[in-house]
Amino acid sequence: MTMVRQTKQRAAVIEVLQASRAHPDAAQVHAQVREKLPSVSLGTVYRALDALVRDGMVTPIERVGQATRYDYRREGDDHHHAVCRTCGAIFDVPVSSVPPIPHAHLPAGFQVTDVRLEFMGVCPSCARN
Amino acid sequence: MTMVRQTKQRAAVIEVLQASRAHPDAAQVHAQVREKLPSVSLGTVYRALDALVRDGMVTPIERVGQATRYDYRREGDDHHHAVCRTCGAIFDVPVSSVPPIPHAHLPAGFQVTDVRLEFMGVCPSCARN
DNA sequence: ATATGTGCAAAACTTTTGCAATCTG
DNA sequence: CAGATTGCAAAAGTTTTGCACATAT
Repeated sequence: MTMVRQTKQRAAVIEVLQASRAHPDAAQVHAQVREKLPSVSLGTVYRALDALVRDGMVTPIERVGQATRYDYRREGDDHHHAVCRTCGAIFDVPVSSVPPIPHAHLPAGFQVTDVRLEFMGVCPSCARN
Repeated sequence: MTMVRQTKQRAAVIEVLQASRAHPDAAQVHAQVREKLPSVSLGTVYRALDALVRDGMVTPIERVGQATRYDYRREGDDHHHAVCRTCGAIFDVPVSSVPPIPHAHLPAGFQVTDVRLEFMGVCPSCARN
């Protein structure tokens, strides 16, 4: 059995993610973590994030040519995203505001683990400029 | 006014995308383009793909730590995707098989240009192994 | 003509990894 | 202790860019 250990580095990564609603990327998490634990390396942050994604505690949000951003999944706060193509801002959209999406017409035998819904567009602030 | 020119390189990129249902990445498009036009560079392929994405003729599909893949949007073949986390295969899911998704509860003034829906999971072939 | 597009190669980034040293359970 | 984890630095991989030359309009 693989054993997962609790380390201060991982605790710090989780703490940073929990404290932020900005969907930070790995470098931003790293910077924040370093404020508490200056010696933590970026590699360690990546390894911690990978583990959290694997555990389902965090969801990655990808965009072309940009660093992956990480979304902490809070209990009872399941949500989708609205992504601004201009400034990159990511807004949460509660799942409760979208009708349930049936898994119909998928390839036979395809096992869904996660449904990602993203509204791509232009945020109010960017639309104004 | 900026003028967009038609070149054989871009025509070849479009041709490759139209001919494929495999959602190729930039390197794969490049390889295919080179079969016809051996001198085309990878940089040119990236520039062509960027332009097509900007025009809305192609949709990028991102995955953590993997190359962006490109989806040619055929007239009357609007679709979402089912992505296998294990082998990376991407399956098309017709939009007609999913109920319309209301743009409710988005940030006030957010202008939606595109709705992306991805079913993440394990494909039948990978589930078997 | 002239501004856009191309090829090449180098640079910029993001993410992953090998390894010796350190920790956790 | 044994094995998981870390820091460091190098490597791998993807995407972007500067520049001189070619080309579409």
